[in-house]
Amino acid sequence: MDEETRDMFKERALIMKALAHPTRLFIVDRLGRRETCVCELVSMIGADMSTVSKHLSILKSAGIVEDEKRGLRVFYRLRWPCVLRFFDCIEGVLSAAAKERLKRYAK
Amino acid sequence: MDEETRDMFKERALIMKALAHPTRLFIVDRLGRRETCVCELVSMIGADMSTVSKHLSILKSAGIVEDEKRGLRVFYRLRWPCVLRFFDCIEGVLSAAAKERLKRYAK
DNA sequence: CTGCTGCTTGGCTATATTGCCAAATATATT
DNA sequence: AATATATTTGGCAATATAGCCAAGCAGCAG
Repeated sequence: MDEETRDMFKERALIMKALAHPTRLFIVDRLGRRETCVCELVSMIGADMSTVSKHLSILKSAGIVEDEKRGLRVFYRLRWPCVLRFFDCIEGVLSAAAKERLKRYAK
Repeated sequence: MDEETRDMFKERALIMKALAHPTRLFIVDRLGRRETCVCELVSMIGADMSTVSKHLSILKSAGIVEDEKRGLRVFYRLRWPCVLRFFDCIEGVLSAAAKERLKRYAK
């Protein structure tokens, strides 16, 4: 594998890493419905606001979300709704895993 | 967010985490073309075989790939080709990021 | 049985990620 | 100007991840 190819996969991995956390997946799912301010996300997630803010900044620097300040609040929006389609595929993987667990217990 | 929802996103994140590494994305890309033995992946990746094997076991326990032993070799296959479609979306995000970098330099 | 090949596992260190608190910043209100 | 609110940033300790080496295991050849 040459260096260019390596770099390409490293960049792709940065995007995937940004999505590879339960809280950030939740945020993406939420922002897929409508833009939301940090305060509202915090109350839904139940973590420290600083924690949520850092998750948002990870998503933002990956280019997945964008923000807009209006008054005191900062609203976040999903820039790439295509990431929502990941969920469908993932549900397939998960339901297959669940089926296999059932099979194993049946034995 | 209730515990059930939290667990759902935690499970989804496990799948995403399995994909959030350059080497594992490379493997998925490769397996999307044809099943491949560990030895061949090792020679393409250029890391220690034990390292590649561990990456494969992460993908396997996430349910993304499956393996089959034939003789001395173990062949890995992609179980969920839908993950390949992630790449298209990711390329969109990346090319937008590249465009923004260009804009910034032009200023 | 012995040795070889392909692969996996255990163990270890180096590095990265997470989440909280405290402090800093920005905008609105009084 | 002082205060309150919404958010971000710095710093730190706890935890998780990565990759190498060495050791173990399974299948085949002699």
